[in-house]
Amino acid sequence: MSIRYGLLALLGRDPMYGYQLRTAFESATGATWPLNIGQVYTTLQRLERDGLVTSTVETDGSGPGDDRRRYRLTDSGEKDLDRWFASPVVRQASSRSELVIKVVMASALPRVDARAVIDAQRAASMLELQALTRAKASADDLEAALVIDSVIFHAEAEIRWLDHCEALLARRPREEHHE
Amino acid sequence: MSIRYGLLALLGRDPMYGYQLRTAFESATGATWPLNIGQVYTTLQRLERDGLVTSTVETDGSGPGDDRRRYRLTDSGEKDLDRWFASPVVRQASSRSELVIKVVMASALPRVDARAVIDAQRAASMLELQALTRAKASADDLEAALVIDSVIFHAEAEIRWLDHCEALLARRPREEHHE
DNA sequence: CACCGCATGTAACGTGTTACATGATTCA
DNA sequence: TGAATCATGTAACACGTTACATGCGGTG
Repeated sequence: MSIRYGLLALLGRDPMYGYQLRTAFESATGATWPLNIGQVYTTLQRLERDGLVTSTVETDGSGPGDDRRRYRLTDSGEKDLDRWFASPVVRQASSRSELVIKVVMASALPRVDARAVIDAQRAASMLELQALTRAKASADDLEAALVIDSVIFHAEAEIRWLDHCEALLARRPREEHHE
Repeated sequence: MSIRYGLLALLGRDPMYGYQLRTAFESATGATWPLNIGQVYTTLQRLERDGLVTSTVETDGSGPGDDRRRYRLTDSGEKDLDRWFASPVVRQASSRSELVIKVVMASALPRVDARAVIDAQRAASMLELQALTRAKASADDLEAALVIDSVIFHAEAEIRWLDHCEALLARRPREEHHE
């Protein structure tokens, strides 16, 4: 869903072709989230199938990568885009956190040391946080910085949650491990 | 990946059949993340194909849902599970946040009011936070509470990020909207 | 009898990933 | 000449969702 509407939004600014869309997407998000070019094309095919964009082939014999297919929004696509902007993003059930599952399962399995799992994750997350801080320093525009900030905020939330887990699990009596 | 290893971990406690696994998974995560039963079976098929579990059919003529297929970990599956617990979860590029993309795209599109997008999302997220707080009060065990806490922490991070965005975007000069 | 719970699956589809394949041009 | 960039795609696969289908047994 994110790519679909991301591409739609970019096309709302300017008609573009697939290859340009990848560049534009990565530039808009400050290269924090690389975008696979194959997915751009398949997503564009679906968008065209659904009537949200149309494409025209432009074969002017100038430069490399000649046969370009330029995509533009349809009226229906514009409406859909506006609806997307107007509606809030819902946290999906599909966004089950692998970390949360890991910690919960670790705390329920006697043979696994939940404390070690939490400590290992915190170490990794703190390293990631340092890398993010460095990346943010070299972000060259506001949007790029905002994307990195979002990842930072969630990494911090993750670390706080790990601390929280460790505190609560340490306080738990030994017998509860099985049930 | 989360379901795959979630099921593997549950099988690490006890051999079980598919239907039981769903119940056990939802119970372990406090019903915060409902699990589709169809996915359980397809995931089990893949796990068996990959040699991480084996299954035996048990057709004792007792009760409803007779022909049960009980899954248990193989040695290979146990090793894989231990590896999973020992290695930290990495934040994937695939976890592009739809919200972040929406806000960034809104701030880059002149015809969209980024402020309105942010405000709408914050209102929705705060409502969700209230619902989560209520849900947490009725969580009946520690693991269930931890799962909800994780969602709460991330919802709070999201709201903080929205505030952060609004502050930075308000400060930005008008001309930057196009480039 | 009709519905619910137990138990197993399949099919179709959307989204995302990696990898492969094609062709032209530009630059070292 | 060979590698990088521009430009387009396809194929295979993993994971997730919804919906459909089957069959038994107990309960209202």
